[in-house]
Amino acid sequence: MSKITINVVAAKANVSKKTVSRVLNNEPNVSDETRKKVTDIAEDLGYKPNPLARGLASNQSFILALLYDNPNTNYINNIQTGALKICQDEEYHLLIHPCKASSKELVNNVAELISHSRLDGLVLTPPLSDFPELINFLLANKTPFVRIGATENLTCSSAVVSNDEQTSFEMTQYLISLGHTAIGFVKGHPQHNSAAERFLGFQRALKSANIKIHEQWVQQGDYTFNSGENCARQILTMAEKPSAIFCSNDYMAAGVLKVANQLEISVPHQLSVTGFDDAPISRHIWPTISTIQQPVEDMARQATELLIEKLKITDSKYATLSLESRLLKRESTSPPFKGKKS
Amino acid sequence: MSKITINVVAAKANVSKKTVSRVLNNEPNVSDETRKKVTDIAEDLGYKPNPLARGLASNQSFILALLYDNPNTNYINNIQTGALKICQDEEYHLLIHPCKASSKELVNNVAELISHSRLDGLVLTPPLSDFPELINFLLANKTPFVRIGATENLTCSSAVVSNDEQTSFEMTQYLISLGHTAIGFVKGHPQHNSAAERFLGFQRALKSANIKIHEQWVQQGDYTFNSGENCARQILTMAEKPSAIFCSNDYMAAGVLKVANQLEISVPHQLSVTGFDDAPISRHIWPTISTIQQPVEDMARQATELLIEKLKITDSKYATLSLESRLLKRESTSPPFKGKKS
DNA sequence: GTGAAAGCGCTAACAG
DNA sequence: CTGTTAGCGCTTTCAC
Repeated sequence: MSKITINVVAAKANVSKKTVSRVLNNEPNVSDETRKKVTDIAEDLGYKPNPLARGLASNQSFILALLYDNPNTNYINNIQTGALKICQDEEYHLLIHPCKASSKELVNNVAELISHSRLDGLVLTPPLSDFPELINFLLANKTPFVRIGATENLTCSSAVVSNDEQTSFEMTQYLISLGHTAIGFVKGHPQHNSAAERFLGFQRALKSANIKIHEQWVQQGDYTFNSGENCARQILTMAEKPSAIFCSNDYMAAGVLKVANQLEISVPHQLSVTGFDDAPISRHIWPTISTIQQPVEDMARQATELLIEKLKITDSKYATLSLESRLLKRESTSPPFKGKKS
Repeated sequence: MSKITINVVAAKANVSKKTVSRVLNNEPNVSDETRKKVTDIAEDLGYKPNPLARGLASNQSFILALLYDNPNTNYINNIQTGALKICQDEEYHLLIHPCKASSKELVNNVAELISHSRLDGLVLTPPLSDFPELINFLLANKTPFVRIGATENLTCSSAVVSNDEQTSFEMTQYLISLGHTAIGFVKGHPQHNSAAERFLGFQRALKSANIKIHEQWVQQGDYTFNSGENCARQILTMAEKPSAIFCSNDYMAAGVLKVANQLEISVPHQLSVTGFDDAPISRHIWPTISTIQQPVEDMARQATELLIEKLKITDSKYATLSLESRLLKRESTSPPFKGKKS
């Protein structure tokens, strides 16, 4: 039976339970000899400290929560996987907590979660990473947290970011290098700061190549497939069309592809399309979509690591880690087509 | 500060803490008057029972885990959402635990999880729901669990199932009703019992319509997009081709669509294609895929409910709930084309 | 270096 | 219907 408590380990080892506790928690002031003896006996007995008792006594729960409001299940899955890996290593529990950024109740809802679950810390994902009300509440409440993909206020917590502006700049440069000058843009969800960043990078690349933005070719999407379709219908039914469309994510790019197909505009011959995120659909659809791959799982891993570190060492400094993305050139991009459809 | 413990509630209410405890847990033997007084005061103070203390004292953790080994992130997301809803209502925590069904370590890994996290119960999803080693271990270990989409041994635990055999039968009937008699089939992952069920329903429908199965048109996939492509390449390069292909899920159907496009076989004019699961890609790809929609979130909700019920009432009976699926007719299916391509 | 005592916040098992 | 006494398994505090 799993009635192996610290007491039985202590008894078998002929030491006090405090000593066992010290060994378990890697505290100093235990002789190497004692430490080894206790370790061995604990191992032998298959002793597992009871997290509840531990938590009750030390006023911790060893529970973290992952907050998200994101319909991109693939992204969330990667985030979860990354966070989970560290949690398992560090013997933390991870609670997942989908929530609604648009809800007025968001802060209350999170407050409720924190107090009910006695959370030790939070991992925030976009767009929650940049929600002032939430951030301010957590700061005021002194709840430790770490942010993934944050763009603002980078000194108030640890964060792991991906520099979408720069990546977007490079993607745009790639299109320009192919020879495109008439480039449309489908914006992402206005609540996501990544959407703004991606647009900024796009603008900067055009400017530095001395290409003027054609405002009508810039449409507001919201990261969904449907919004991609709608924007594409706007752009591709104009008399003057761009030769390329930069979409702020792959779902929207897929929507653009669908509309292009309906309008019998051949991709990439008559129209180049790019996405962002390397979602599965970018590989499954045809033509496959040129896109940006971000180390999402890694970002979550490192973020969670930063959080736990902060939990262990209260006075550690906040860190901001920036991870590199990769440009994946696939079938949806080519030099612009001159002349008639072949 | 959240130093509001049961003691302060008891003091304010002028009762013993045991009475407060009784009220909190809805135990009998408290006068309505006392109950109301305690409830009000607790509310006033914003008192939240400490789950750790509660767990330690009552030898429960109020933690459930959701086990899965499934690359379909949309499915997993729905399952999570459903399970989470009940957990929040019932004040349970939900741990997510991706694992590898193929690993020899699976049982050890789960055993480790159970003992480390002091789990109260488990929610199993396919293909884990039908893993004898795992089931036997949990049974032997007396760990409560519930299964989603189980097909075997339905009396050893509660389960929520979806009768894929029947649904698959109906989908096949639909194809037959359109006039198809030359129907191919792409099987799902051999480790998933759903794959076998879906094939059985297909076979039964053909048999009852007196249509012989053309063995070469039956290919073994594994629920991935790539496997769909491979199977399609087999089937669609034969001299004699079917006029319809039933794919055991939407990803494989999407793969088939891609290959059909490459081979310039027009869907649905020259080939009807059906999927299963109503994955997002079935709506995003063109033509949109006729498929089966299962109430996945609901299944998870009800399963979790059954588990928690069992936890509360130890001697409650095991239940098996069967939920209905829906056939969604979309663009990828039509009567078979007679004559030349238009 | 080690241990004894106290207590985290709650529920169990009884007694009244 | 209500209260008392223990004690869950661990960490904390402080003494040795």
